[in-house]
Amino acid sequence: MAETRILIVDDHAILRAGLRLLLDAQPDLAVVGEAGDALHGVDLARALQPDVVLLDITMPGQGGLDTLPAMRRAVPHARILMLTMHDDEGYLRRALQAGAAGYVLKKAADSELITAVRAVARGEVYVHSALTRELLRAILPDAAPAPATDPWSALSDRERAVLTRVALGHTAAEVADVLGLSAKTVETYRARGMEKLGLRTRAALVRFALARGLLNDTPPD
Amino acid sequence: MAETRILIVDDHAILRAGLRLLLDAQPDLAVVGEAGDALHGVDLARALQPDVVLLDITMPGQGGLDTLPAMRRAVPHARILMLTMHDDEGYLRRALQAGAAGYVLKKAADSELITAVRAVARGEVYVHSALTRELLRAILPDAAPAPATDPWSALSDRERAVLTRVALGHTAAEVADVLGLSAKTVETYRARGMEKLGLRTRAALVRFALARGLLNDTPPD
DNA sequence: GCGGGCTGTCGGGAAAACCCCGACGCCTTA
DNA sequence: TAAGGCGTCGGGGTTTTCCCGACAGCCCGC
Repeated sequence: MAETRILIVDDHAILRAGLRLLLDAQPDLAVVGEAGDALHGVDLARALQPDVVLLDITMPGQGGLDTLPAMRRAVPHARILMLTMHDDEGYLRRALQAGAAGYVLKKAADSELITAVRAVARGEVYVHSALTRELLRAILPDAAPAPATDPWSALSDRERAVLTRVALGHTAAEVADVLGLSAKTVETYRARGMEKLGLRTRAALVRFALARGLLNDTPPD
Repeated sequence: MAETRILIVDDHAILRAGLRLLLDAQPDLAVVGEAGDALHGVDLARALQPDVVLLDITMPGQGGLDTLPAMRRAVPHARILMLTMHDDEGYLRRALQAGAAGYVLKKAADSELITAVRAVARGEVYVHSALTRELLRAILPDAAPAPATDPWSALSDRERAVLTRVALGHTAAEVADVLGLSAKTVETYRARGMEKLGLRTRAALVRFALARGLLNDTPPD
């Protein structure tokens, strides 16, 4: 079997160089390209049609998560391995849902990275060992009782809209204003939502929102 | 002249491996040790007495900036080169004030890193080119006014401690509790800090904090 | 088809938090 | 020594939250 052809997309040039040296030292692996940002990454992927794409989750401009769909369209047959600093189950879940083939922490050992590349190249799904438990919980739900889902998605639209804004520090009156509601109504959504999430203080709400990256996007209506 | 002996302190194993490969490929450079956190880094430095220490600024637990003094005591003759993702002049200034010999961004090219290592080994001070202007302003300040500083670093310690916690959604009473103060005092810090930052609402404070990534680390005391 | 749960919407009233103002002692710096 | 920054607190009025209750749709199952 031919070498596994790899494309690296990461904004840190030093890390890219390190990865290239590391991977090229393996007889079965070959780095065929590097990109420093998401846009060039997708272009290069389209041109090179690599077998595996190493994609950094956090990059200036468009992050890796947002790039995933475009990357899959550019190289439909490629396996995409997310490279990240975040050992966060929220990121993991979103990455896998978006079609990533694996998830490796930057703090992992180099041997683990090589293992991961080979695994996804074989068509397997690779997830950093410390996160495997989360993976199982996220993968099984179709068969097992599905209600153990993310409590966040169990909220109503209004509740989500209000909670993200409150987590961002907006006051009930402000939220009421942008949503065109009474402050009292907003209060009800906040209370119900926090109740459903089992959160008692605003600080807990903020932590919850941070952990899910809810504060990076524009809040939903 | 003998090889320059290098110690790498960074929590990302992959990056360490990459740096080692990169640097060991140079005939005049030799990586003599690696550490994944600050404490082991200082111990190793004491034992190995390297010529140059590559020190990551952001690490779990004790960060590189806080480690600098201990590192200098451990290896007084060594030159310490800060390695970081942050192209932030505040970090740069603090690093140089604390006695770092150089400051390189992780997004820099590998050739630049090698240049930087050789420069500091020769006794020079190396700063990433994009930050040189800032460096000059920081070094010259006695002559020229350097008021364009990051407003965040212009705050007092108490103000920073309080503001990050408030941005995390904690109430004044809660913050007062963990800091061992009166809620009124906490209120004063919050007000003064927000005044200095030109922020009027908590939401603006949260956005400010998010933009600076202040909500990812443990708040300072 | 009817009770019941979920959602969307609001209000009252007490409690808590916040905001503005002022104050005092301790330092450092000019 | 005067000035200004910092750390510390309180008073008092205003705002916001918090806890309770309310009511009208809607859909769902029995």
